[in-house]
Amino acid sequence: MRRDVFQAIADPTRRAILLLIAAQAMTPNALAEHFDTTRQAVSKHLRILTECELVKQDHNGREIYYRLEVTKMKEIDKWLDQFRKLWESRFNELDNVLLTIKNDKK
Amino acid sequence: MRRDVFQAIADPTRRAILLLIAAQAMTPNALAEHFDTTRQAVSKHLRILTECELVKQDHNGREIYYRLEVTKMKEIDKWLDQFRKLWESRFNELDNVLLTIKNDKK
DNA sequence: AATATAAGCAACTAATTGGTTGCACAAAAG
DNA sequence: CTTTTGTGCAACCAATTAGTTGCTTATATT
Repeated sequence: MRRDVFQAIADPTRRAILLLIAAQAMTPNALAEHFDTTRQAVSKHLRILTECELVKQDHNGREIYYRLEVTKMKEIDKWLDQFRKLWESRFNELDNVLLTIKNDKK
Repeated sequence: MRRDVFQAIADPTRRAILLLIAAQAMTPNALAEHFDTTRQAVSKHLRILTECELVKQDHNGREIYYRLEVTKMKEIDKWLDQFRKLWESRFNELDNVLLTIKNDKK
């Protein structure tokens, strides 16, 4: 099972779920009300999000509250870090041109 | 065609391509050498990356150099911004507990 | 104890995905 | 002008995905 964070956030419904529970932990039923699908479909998304540890469960009787696991979200941020220097540099465009020219000479 | 940035970076090969061309613009052939697949497969990935505007082409004779479009990468960063405040706050964990309790009372 | 509610799991299905091979076309090299 | 090289595109295929319906289990409610 290839459950990585990037594959998890690829689905728009899952991104919406993450946003919702970021504001407030919710049960599958409560979440399902926000979408045009069945509760089972939402449940499946939650399973995927749980498997890659983007969300955690808080059991409360027969209800299960899903909450965002912020730590895992940082993983995406960490990946972005590799590119961040590129857009923080105002010479970004120029760099690319120079690299292309250099490559041409070979 | 549902070509959004998140779906594009879901594939590990595409993420690797982005990293490679971030360092230096490259042709499909040059890129394919880095992977265990055919040139056509890489070409397909490049098409997807082009469609969602994560990469741009620089034509040079019959060669096509693909370079990273940093602007589009910022879109992911912008999405992350919605969550960033959560992990920048040291009270994050506590917040979630309080929100859950609040929800219980209803 | 009987019923209603919350949630997970399994089987099935349609659509999408990542890969392949084969072909077409344009530009460079002989 | 013919051949080689770089690339894109289409057709096909196996695997995965997102969704469905139906069932089971566990906790509340009456």
